[in-house]
Amino acid sequence: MAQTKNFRFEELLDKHHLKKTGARLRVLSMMYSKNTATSQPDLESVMSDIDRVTLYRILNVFEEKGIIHKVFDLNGTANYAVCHADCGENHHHDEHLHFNCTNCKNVYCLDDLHMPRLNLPEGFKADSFTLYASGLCPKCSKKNASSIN
Amino acid sequence: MAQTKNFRFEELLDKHHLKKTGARLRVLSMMYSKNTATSQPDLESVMSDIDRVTLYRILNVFEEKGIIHKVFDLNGTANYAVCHADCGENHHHDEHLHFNCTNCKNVYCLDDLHMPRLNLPEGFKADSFTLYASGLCPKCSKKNASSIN
DNA sequence: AATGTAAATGTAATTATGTTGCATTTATAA
DNA sequence: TTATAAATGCAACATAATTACATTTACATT
Repeated sequence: MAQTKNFRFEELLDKHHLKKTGARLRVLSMMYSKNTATSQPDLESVMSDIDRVTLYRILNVFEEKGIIHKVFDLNGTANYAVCHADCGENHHHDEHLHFNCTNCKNVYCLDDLHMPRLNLPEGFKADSFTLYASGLCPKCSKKNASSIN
Repeated sequence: MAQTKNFRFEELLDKHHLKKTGARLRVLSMMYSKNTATSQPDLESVMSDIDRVTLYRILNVFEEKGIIHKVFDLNGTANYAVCHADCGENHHHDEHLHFNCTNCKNVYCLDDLHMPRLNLPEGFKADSFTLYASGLCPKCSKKNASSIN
């Protein structure tokens, strides 16, 4: 039930020495309730009573603490998603596939799909990889199959 | 020599039925002279005599025609690079590695490094992939090795 | 329970980024 | 040479993000 879930988020904030404010809890519960990333514009319109600047600051600390990670979609728009992997303070393990649906514009973080090792040209020293793909997500590819608009 | 190179760019514009204007030729010669992508802010400051709007429009037609492609760096900033592969009108083959150096901020398009095939979860239908990596480029990793700042 | 304080939020202003409409100029085909 | 479609410049607008500072609030400590 709702209390249990909220308690979980309060614990999370505690763990990172962040104060448990209404705005932060709402952002957390929104992001954890979806299996897709949340775009900055979306977040703003849903949480329109919270000041834009406050939202930016919440997103920034959450990112610093390793609670969420930022990913840019095909249009360069910032999207935020919860980190499922072992992301720590200023240390993101964001090495999964970001799938951008060209129809519904949703960004999916496919965590189970890990990066294959590949050898870079001489001299390049990579410390992180991210893979992007675009196309149709399950919902939209099903929709298109039945009725080609 | 310069004339020969310029002729090459004029040919390119001709091929795509674009008028040979000074601004376009300058953008082309700048982008072709580098092995890294050019950020939108960089382009603006170098070509400060050309109107911002004109630059946006030049970049857009070049992208539509498949002459250049757009890539967002780690900060979500737009970067543009010439297409070496077989990009056609509204049809980009951008499936190579984009390496973002965390030190000099340069974005390298490593064309020779192609995407490994990978199987997506049920339902996802991808039509394009892009791989991002961040770390140190050859120049910066050499620099860091000699003098750790 | 009251309260002091650092942390968090709100407000206003500023900068960067990108777009649109329209007037003017220019490359080029005829 | 000239007509004209394309390209550019200019002004205004829209959105995204940051900074400085005033106000409020969570919460540790008494």
